Amino acid sequence: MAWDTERTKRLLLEAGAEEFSAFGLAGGRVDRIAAKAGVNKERIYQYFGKKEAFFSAVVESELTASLAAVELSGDGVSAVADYAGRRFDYQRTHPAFTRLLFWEGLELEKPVAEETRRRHAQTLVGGARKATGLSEADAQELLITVITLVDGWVTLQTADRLFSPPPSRRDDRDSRRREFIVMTVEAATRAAIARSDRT
Amino acid sequence: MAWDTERTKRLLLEAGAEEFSAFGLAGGRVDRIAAKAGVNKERIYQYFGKKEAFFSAVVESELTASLAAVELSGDGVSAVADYAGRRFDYQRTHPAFTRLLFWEGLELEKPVAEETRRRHAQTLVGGARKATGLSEADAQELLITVITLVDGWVTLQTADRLFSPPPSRRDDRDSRRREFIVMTVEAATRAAIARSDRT
DNA sequence: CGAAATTCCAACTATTCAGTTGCACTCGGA
DNA sequence: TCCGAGTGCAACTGAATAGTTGGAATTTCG
Repeated sequence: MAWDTERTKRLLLEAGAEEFSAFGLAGGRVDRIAAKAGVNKERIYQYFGKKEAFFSAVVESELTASLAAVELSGDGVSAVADYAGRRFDYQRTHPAFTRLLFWEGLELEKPVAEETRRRHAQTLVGGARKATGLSEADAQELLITVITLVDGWVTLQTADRLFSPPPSRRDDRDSRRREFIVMTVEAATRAAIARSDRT
Repeated sequence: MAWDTERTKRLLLEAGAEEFSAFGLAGGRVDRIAAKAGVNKERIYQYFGKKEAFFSAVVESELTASLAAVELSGDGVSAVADYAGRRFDYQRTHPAFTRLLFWEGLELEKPVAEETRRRHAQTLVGGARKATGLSEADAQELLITVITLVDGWVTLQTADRLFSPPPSRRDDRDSRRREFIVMTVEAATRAAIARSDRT
């Protein structure tokens, strides 16, 4: 049978995403990744270099997919709130990805794919300004707020359990949370606009 | 000279907080902690048990200090917003602690000191309800929102750098962020009240 | 004082794990 | 059909690293 090195790489990246998402860079085991992928671990070193470089490759690969998946468009306050809602949904269907982002933030000195992400951030800020008329600085703050609220949810679910005693049906909990976040983002957007109008 | 086992324990907990805050449970090194504390590592095992148990002890010790440091009191919308602001300040002066919380969320199955924290959460929810008149469910959501916004800041500063190109003076950046968070929390509180009034 | 218990440490062990090597197999081109 | 480059793997290596041990110094208490 012919070799399919692209498939091998894909299997490794997928297994890596799963492993690193669960255990992080320091806690993730190269042997386990190779086993999960059904591939010899030497392939990892051949294709991606050392463990940390492989980790970055995994993050970057997941990142590429996510940036394309959710965009900010439309006009008015609800454009930003909608973005928050859709980002929430993405995060819900790809929890592994969001965890990866947190590991990255905690374990890596420098962010992965810095330039690509900076450009993407610029696009988002542009979209938010167009939708709301906010200043650049305010639009930045607003988007950081959205990202924090939405992505923080994954990691802080532990904390959530301390607030709501009965771990009710996951879907119910999620949709309640989604609603509150969208409401918060909308309120924050209006407040920011009002504040900048006052000057 | 006389022995001072309490001091030894304290030194270990402090060194542990520093190490685990930087590298997490999987990445933290027992040898390094012992060296930092200037104590033999065998003491760790004698006093706290295995590495993971020691990690929990570290988190719990930091937690105890933090829960006492910031409380929610007063009346009206600004009581909640003030709480957010003060929690932000605490988090800024104790960044190691907040990072520990994230490591805990990512690396541990169950939260440390669950009962203590649950009680503390209940107190907070009570304070928020008293200040705002919100329902229990809404007060919970609101507080989760505050915690996410404030604590998420530590880990997502990496992401922040992608939004604001010049890494301007840290203090400026922080106070701008603080202001926006307080504004957001205030707006969210008002929105939640308005929403519940409508029914 | 002197025995028992406690604190402390240097050195040790056993294991785990990132990264490597040597070799066999497959492919594409000349 | 032969050669060189690329792919794949089992077994290996060397360095960390969590956890232990035996014994010396110190304290406590009869």
